[in-house]
Amino acid sequence: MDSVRTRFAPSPTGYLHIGGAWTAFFNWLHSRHYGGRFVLRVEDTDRSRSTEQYEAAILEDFRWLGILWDEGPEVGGPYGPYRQTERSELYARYAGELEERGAAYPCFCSPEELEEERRRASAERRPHRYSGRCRSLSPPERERMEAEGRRASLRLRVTDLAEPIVVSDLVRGSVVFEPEHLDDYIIVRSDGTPLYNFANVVDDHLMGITHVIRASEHLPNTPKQFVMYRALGWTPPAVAHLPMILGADRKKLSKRHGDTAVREYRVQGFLPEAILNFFALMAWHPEAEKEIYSLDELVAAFALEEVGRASPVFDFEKLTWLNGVYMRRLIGADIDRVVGICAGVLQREGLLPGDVDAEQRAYLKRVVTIVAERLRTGRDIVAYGDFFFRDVVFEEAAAAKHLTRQSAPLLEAYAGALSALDPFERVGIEAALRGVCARSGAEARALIHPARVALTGRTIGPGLFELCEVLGRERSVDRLRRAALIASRA
RNA sequence: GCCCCCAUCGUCUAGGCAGGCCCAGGACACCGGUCUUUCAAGCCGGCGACGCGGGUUCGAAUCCCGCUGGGGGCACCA
Repeated sequence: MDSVRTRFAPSPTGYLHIGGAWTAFFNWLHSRHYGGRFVLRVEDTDRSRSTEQYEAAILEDFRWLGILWDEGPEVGGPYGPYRQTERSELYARYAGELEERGAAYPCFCSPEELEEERRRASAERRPHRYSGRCRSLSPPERERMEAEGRRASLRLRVTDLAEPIVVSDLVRGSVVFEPEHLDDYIIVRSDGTPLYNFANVVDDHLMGITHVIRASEHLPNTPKQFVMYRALGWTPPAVAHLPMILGADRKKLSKRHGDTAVREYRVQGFLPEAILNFFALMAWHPEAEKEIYSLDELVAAFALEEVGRASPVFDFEKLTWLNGVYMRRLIGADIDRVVGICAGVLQREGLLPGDVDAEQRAYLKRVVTIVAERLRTGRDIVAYGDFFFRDVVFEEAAAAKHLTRQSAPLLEAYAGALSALDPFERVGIEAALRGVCARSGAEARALIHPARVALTGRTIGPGLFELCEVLGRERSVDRLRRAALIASRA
């Protein structure tokens, strides 16, 4: 049996989208499961919307996710080039062949005329199909059109079809399309550039793609493409249409649903391994009562037949939870990676300079060490540890509740005790607090809570004594005194 | 308007192809409790679903039909 070859074919008109990444991942899993190859192909035939910047960004995002391609841009391969704008001769050759055989014909209708046809059909509540006006133009008629300066597009002749097109979809089963609903569609623009349904077929065939795994929005394209395969005398690949990922309103996931670019998740401090694990839980679930999977497990378990047909709603909360699971695992395994992620977040927030020196790096690492177990995403470092990197900003409710007049002398006494403490370490910091409370007959909590607010501005955060140690004597004492002053005026 | 797809807790899903092991299992979220200097994590417990109607069958979440609901597509975009 021929080796499995799958592909993902993004068009560089925006950043890599969650839905695209998910689709690509399933392609990748399928190829890996069978020891095949995964190809990346850039579909940039729409020159007006494609940019090199987006292409570069997409490749970068794939690399970040760890979805690496065996063939494609930047890595090459035996079936290149892998960018459609560099494959023009190929399309021209097959378009010419189709036209020569009469399987395709030039159409002189202008976009405006076609738009008018569609508008009328819509007004008369008829299905929108091409009228077939240029279908049987005689050679003299064609010459006349050309003399008028009209530039022809090329249409595939599909209306002759008698039997239905049956698509055997690996996830959906058999889907039947009746020929009367198909029409002659344009395969080459009047400027000579190929359209999706044409270039896609030519490339998939020439690149030896065995399995086309894509989103179900493409299902209606499949019969058109099957007609193309037939016209070219080629055997179509196996196809599988994945469901579409939906937003909370059950509409196709898009920008209006919030963060849909993979890049956004990177910026927020998500882990690629968590995202990939999460991907495996949409329209699939390898084992009934297990949520966490290694990549190897996913590769071993992947089976297109097990993929669901219903469209999942993107569950951001669950992704966040999963990321937290991976984050906590990382603390023991590779704390420096967590530090790096937090550094990125803090820099974007302007809490850390762009160039971090050795001393700042060491400090950051101590901070991360004591807050890490609370981080679900890198972004959480801001909520739990911003006060390490800037002056305290008091939360109004927290200050009102804990910086009371009774707490003022305790805070003041604690500041005094800490200023004399040496070494300035956790154990001594705690003992000092308990000592202050014992001497004034107060319970420890009567000082612990105000002290937390004094040092962090909030009621939540890492352990008080650890954070105090990391903050250092000077800042801790200053903050306690300042809070004592505020409390005394309460 | 036409074509196509889909349908289990609020959400992601297991189960459906081989009907009884499912008065439906797990996870997220939520709500209690526990631990605790706070939060988080952990642990214990709770809430919560087979869209509706017909069939087939001794028996249906599972098979069939209809309905309803949702989604996608109908470009010289991909």
